[in-house]
Amino acid sequence: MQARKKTEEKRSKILDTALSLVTKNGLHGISMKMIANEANIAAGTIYVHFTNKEEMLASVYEMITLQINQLVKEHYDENSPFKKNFLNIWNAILKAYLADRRIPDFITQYAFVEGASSGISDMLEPVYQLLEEARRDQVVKDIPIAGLIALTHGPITGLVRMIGVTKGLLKEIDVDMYAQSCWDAISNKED
Amino acid sequence: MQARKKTEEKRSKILDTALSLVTKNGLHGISMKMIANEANIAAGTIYVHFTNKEEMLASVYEMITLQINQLVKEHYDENSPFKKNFLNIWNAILKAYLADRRIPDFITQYAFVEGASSGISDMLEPVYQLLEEARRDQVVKDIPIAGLIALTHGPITGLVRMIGVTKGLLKEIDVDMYAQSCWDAISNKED
Amino acid sequence: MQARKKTEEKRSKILDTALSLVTKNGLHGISMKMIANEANIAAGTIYVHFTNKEEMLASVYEMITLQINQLVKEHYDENSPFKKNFLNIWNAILKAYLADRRIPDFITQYAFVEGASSGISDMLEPVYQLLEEARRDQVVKDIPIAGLIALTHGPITGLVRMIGVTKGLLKEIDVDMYAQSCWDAISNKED
Amino acid sequence: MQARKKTEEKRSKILDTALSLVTKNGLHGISMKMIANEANIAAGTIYVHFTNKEEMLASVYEMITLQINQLVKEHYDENSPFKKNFLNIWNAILKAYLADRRIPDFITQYAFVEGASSGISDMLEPVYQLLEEARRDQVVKDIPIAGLIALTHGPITGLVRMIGVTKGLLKEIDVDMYAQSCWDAISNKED
DNA sequence: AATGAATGAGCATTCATTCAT
DNA sequence: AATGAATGAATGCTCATTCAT
Repeated sequence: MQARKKTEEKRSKILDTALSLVTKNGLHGISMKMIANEANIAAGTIYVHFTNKEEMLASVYEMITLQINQLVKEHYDENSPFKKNFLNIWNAILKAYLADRRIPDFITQYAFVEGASSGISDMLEPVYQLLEEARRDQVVKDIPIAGLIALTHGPITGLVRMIGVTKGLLKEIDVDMYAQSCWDAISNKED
Repeated sequence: MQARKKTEEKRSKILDTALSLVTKNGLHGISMKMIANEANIAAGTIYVHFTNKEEMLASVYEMITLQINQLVKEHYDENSPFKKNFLNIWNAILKAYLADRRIPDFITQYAFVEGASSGISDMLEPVYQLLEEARRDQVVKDIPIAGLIALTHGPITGLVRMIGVTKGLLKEIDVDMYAQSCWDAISNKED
Repeated sequence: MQARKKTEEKRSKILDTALSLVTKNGLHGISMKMIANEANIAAGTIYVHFTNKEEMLASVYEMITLQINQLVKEHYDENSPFKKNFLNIWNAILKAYLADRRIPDFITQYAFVEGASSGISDMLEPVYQLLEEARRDQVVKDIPIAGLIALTHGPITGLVRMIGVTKGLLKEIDVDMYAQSCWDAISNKED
Repeated sequence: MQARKKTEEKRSKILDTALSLVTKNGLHGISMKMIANEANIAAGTIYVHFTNKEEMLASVYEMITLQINQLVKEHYDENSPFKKNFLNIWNAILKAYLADRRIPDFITQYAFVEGASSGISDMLEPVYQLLEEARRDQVVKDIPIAGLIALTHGPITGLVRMIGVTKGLLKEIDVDMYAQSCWDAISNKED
């Protein structure tokens, strides 16, 4: 049990180090050696926990996905109207991205890895059903779900990236405004 | 003259081959050798036309930037209201992206290259002034220009990416709807 | 412990192989691949022991320097007069050079490496003080130490080189004579 | 005739440029392209005047050799005693080396080129006979000519090199002293 | 489980040389 | 004679992965 815990901790340490380095140096700017050094372990040790680099990066992605899935669940209230849920969830995601920019950075880059899924689909899987329902109720436009996701998630990563370039772009108060704008993009006028 | 033209052609051929391969294998999944093979030239020849890989990729980006800049210019009519210009331009960009997916793919990836600008700023530079004006006239929301760009360009790349995953997402008719949705995201309600 | 020793042995093997190849092909006529092949290791292995070619060559030089420093120390007797020490040391160096021609060959070539010191200064550092003293005592001519070194070490490398061209130039007995001649070059007549 | 002269000039320009660059960057630190750039000609043009790099460098060496040969001839007076001739010639060579350090630098490096002769032998060929005679007359020690050359030319290149390291080592007046010291190294005591 | 030396394929880049103009 | 684009072999170096300890 103790051993089991230690192993889990090392695995997490590797994933976290990898995430940090991908953000700093780009998905392909990192080597197993770099990760090992940064995590204060031997290069060979990574292969005790992961079969290869590809699987390790997929695990990083999986870790992030679970995190966002959790976030969505936490901000969903089945008794609230869709719009309120949407704004709450979008707000939470944007805040999470801003708090840990490694997340959106990794997602955007990982989307280009051969064989990886869209990068966003998995992560926002829990939202699909909600959107489906909202579309059926004509609360949002009659656009394929993937399109609705693109219209609302696209701006989020875009915004985070912009911040790196245009300092002071986002003041605390703005987060709501951007969530609202995303809503405006997909909501039916008669909302 | 003939030689001059031949030289220019070879340079273009290299850039075009690089663009295709970046899209297929990712920005870091390509080697100079691969480009040379694909372009049917010797590896060393690339260095006759570019000082190194970095400069060559920057040239690809520059080529694309000029293309989009041109597109924007062509679809702007100073006598039309801002909304109409916005919809025309967005429509044109989205269509261009769909016609040559290598463009948005390259842009998104190149944005992560060390030292490169946001990737979108350069390309949409001509739009900045238009947006500035529209904001002053309260036609669009009081959000920093970079934010307006994020809200409207973010979905475009998002959409194109989604297509790779969700086939048949975009029918001809939809383009207008997405441009309209982007507009909804930034326009003032009283529009 | 066993592993440690093996590592040290491999490092030495690389340095020795490099020294031999530099002598045979010139400082710039060798490649890392050549060294690896000759040492029966993989090319990449060299980089396990040295950060790059430059550092590896500097290590070869350092190895030689230590060897000569040691030689000087062994042939110096503080109770003997300067002339006797000089002849003994010069004799020893010349013999060492003749026994392993790779040493003077490497030194001469390494002196031209960017950023390397004169190549001789480091090696004969222990002799500087002795010469300084001898000059003060007017045992040798009033010439800057570096000049005295040039007058006495210059011929040594010259001699060794000549041997490659003019076979049979040096019989056992001659060594003393050349040491004596070097002494004649710097000693005060009234010696 | 005019064309012939122009050709000869270009050939000289190439050799001179090569000599300068070898001194600055080392024998192997230069490329044909560098030489061409520095000489303001096209890379291919060098091959109009020389069959390849090797032959071109041999031509640089030949040029220097002729220069030194000439110098020796000019400072030899058949009516003067050997010692006087020796001092004059050595003085002249040392001064020439100091005036144009490219000469000793090139010679020392070229001596290590595969297949090149000792580097010094050719150059001092005219002195061999003089030394032979002097040895027969017991004016100098009974040492093989090559040894005598080593004892007297070795210090010269050594001195020139030292100057790069120890500034101010050589004042005008010193040249005579070093020539004298070289003489002391080879002359018979009863001189 | 952990180590880190060893591997060798692969990479970006250089360079002497060729040759069509 | 002169040019300079093109070549492709060779170089120094990196890196994911293996394996004996």
